[in-house]
Amino acid sequence: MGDLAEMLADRASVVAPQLLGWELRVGTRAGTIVEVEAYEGAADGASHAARGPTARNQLMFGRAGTLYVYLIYGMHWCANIVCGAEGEPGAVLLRAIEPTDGLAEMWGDRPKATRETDLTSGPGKLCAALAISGEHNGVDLLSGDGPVRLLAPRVGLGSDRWLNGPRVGITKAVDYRWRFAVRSNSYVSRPRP
DNA sequence: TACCCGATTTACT
DNA sequence: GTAAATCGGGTAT
Repeated sequence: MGDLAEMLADRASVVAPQLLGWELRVGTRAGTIVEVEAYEGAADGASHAARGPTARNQLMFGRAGTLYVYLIYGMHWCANIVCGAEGEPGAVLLRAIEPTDGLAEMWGDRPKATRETDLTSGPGKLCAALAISGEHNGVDLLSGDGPVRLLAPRVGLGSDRWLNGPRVGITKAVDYRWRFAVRSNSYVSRPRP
């Protein structure tokens, strides 16, 4: 899918809103991406890559289209899509999807969820619902036949269909409004931007 | 080798 | 609204 590779070649803050509306699929489970956040390089203090490459964040410096999965707070997995030019760190954190397929399996891995809108409305929830974990770190999304796949929307999301606001849970570079979410979508995590 | 703390979720007051 | 759960990476001894 050359289209995807071309889209991911840009910097994270430009790629992020373009990922809204794409389908994220893991086996029989899938959903539409409705919320993301962009993380870039040295100028972005909130980014894992802000202080240069390390064993953990090295994927952010690598080839666009790679999945970067890390553990947060010792218990939740978060999934990012690496983007930007090789050597230029950048990634888009997947914060929420609207589930479309494999709902029963998602409920099985999200036993504490009480409503369908709680199933995937957060970066950790989304990974649990799709059964994404550290074993998926480094997966290639461009090949099209890996365990995690991205499928283009039939028609792209117009700029009037999404909102942006400050990123969640960070203490540095709080002035960047690099959280992007589909407007009026109830599967977006709270607080709504 | 130690210590600190985070791109979160959930339970409980 | 607030705090606990839980652990590996990053920075400092």
